[in-house]
Amino acid sequence: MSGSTDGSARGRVTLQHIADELGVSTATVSLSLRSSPLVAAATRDRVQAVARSLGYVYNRSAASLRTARTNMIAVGFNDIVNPYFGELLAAIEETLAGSGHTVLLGTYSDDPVKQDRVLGTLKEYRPDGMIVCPANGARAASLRDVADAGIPLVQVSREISGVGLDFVGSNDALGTEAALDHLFALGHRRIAIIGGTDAMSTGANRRNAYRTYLAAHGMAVEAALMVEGFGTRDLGFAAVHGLLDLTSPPTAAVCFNDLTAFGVMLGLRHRNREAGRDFSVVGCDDVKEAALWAPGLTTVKNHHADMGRRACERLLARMVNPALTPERIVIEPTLVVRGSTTSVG
Amino acid sequence: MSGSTDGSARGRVTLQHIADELGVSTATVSLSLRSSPLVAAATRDRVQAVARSLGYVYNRSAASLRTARTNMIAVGFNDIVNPYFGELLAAIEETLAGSGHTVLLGTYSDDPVKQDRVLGTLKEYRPDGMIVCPANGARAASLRDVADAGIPLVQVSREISGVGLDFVGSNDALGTEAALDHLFALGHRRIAIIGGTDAMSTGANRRNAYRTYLAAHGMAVEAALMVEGFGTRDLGFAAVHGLLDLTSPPTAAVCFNDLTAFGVMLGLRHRNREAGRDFSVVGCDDVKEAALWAPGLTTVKNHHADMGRRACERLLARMVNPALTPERIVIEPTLVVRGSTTSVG
DNA sequence: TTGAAAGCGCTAACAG
DNA sequence: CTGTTAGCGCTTTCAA
Repeated sequence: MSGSTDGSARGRVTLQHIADELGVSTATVSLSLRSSPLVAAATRDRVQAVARSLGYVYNRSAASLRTARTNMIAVGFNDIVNPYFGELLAAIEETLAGSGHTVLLGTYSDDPVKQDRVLGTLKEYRPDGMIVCPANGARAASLRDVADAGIPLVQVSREISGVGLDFVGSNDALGTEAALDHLFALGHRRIAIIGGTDAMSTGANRRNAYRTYLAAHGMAVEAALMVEGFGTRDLGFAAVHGLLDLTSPPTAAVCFNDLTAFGVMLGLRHRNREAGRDFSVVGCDDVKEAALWAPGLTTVKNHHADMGRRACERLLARMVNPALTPERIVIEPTLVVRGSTTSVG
Repeated sequence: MSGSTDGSARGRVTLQHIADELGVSTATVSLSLRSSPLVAAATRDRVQAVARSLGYVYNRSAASLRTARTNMIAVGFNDIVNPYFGELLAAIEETLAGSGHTVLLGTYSDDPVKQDRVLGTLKEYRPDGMIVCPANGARAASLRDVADAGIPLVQVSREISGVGLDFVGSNDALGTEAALDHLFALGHRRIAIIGGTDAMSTGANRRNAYRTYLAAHGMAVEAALMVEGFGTRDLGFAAVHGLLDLTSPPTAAVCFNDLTAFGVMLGLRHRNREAGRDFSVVGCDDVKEAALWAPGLTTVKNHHADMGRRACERLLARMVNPALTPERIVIEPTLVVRGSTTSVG
């Protein structure tokens, strides 16, 4: 090809060019390209044909300026390497694709300052809505800023208390209770809780549920058995060592998430102990890998794909009707028992 | 607060409002907000203060229309649940955040038709650049369409042969050879290859390297030992059964990726065999979980975080200078030996 | 150092 | 059924 059309087509074909080519107005072109019934079928076809031949590419920025809609949904997460969030993001992206929305992604590694910066940037793209999992220690004002700028927002997985915004997540306390019930029934009376902090809803909810449960079942709540921190493999790995070194070590642990539980299982092996034989460990999330480890990980299933879907649905509903009263949509978790838990030796 | 400013601030504050408030022009406001040296410091400060108090939010769509830059980079992947791509995406997102770019995400599940649709949509957002891992069976025209629309594009991980666009990926053949060398040295003479298709570069490269290696080392290339398919756990799991049922079953397998290898290890266990004892398995990618399985997975490390970073760097370079000659940036993989391989029994 | 004016590419009244 | 016109919010000459 001598590239004659290509040359002019380098991302620079506009409605005007098509209009000129056909001797019609840009309005007609605009309507034709969207297959509006207002325009004659013959005209529509001619316009579409010329658009194609000219290599026309619709310019959403321009349209957005006019319509005040971008068809983008911003997603703010701490971390997408954690498969829990990876899978959650995948569910969201897929659901939104179904309604013609594209995901704009930002991450902030559980750093509230970075979160504010990232959300601020995302906001400037004027997404039609935003799905956010708040950072550890994030303040209500950070999310309110977004909502006050007129962007529908739903919190997913974690929430900021009193922020007055939609939330779709899991019943953390119930999950922790189910895990503790399971261990209690297996005879465990010294149970650690590893991971989570009181500065994120999921951490606070689970740690409080733990405290309450222990008290209600006549077990003392010992600081040494409550290992605070982010839900990483490293935390789990390191925590095991400390716990096993206690004068009176625990026989089981509930973990903030599956990643932490995997770290615990590795730490155990490192000390010549095996989960499900010498020690019981319960995870949380039920990521794909949980079923596949040896032994399989007993874990609290958060139904996170469902959570992602429901967050999208809620957001779309709020986009249609911004006056909706904020709602807390809480999904019941399920305990999945596998090989990593056993009766106390 | 009685919300008087909030009411008008609902995402509707523009430069004009700030200008009116101060009796200056929008030009001055625009310059002030970007801290241009052209404007007096005192003016600048007053403008910025008013902008803040009015709850002004910069409108990137409007700016983009004017500047023809969006500061968005589109990323097109098949699947982000596979931790390999999740980690790759994380590396890309992080790198781009450093240069002030935000990621626009699209996925297409290895479906070339869906890929075309998704890339078409992404294109309309006029991202400043695009990073794409082509779908299985994707044609050159799909990516050329994007590039011809004037959007700088780099292929990552997989490439379409002859498309004449940048590519950042791994030396697939070398990785496969390293895996086979390792198995050969352990005495294996019947080696399967599981996963990958000839319709994606990574699959074709590895399968060809396998064919060549076997021929060069006096082993017959048997169709039954070459299990074609996408790199899923399910494929690995299913393939093992078929392979073990052969009259003369293999003693080892190289897998398309770690996920497939995990599936193989599970399938083995299902047949009362253990990887690293009764059968040897080599993965590819070295995702985080690979080191943590029991036994640890011997795998070909693709350095995918590095790959993501380099893809971004190449893209940024091309954005600065679109005339750059397309380049193939090939990263040397490393074999990581762990417990899933052993000498032939 | 600041303002006026034009225009990026599109859509939405409104008129015809 | 199609054209005219105005304008979304910003940046960028060019003048003053």
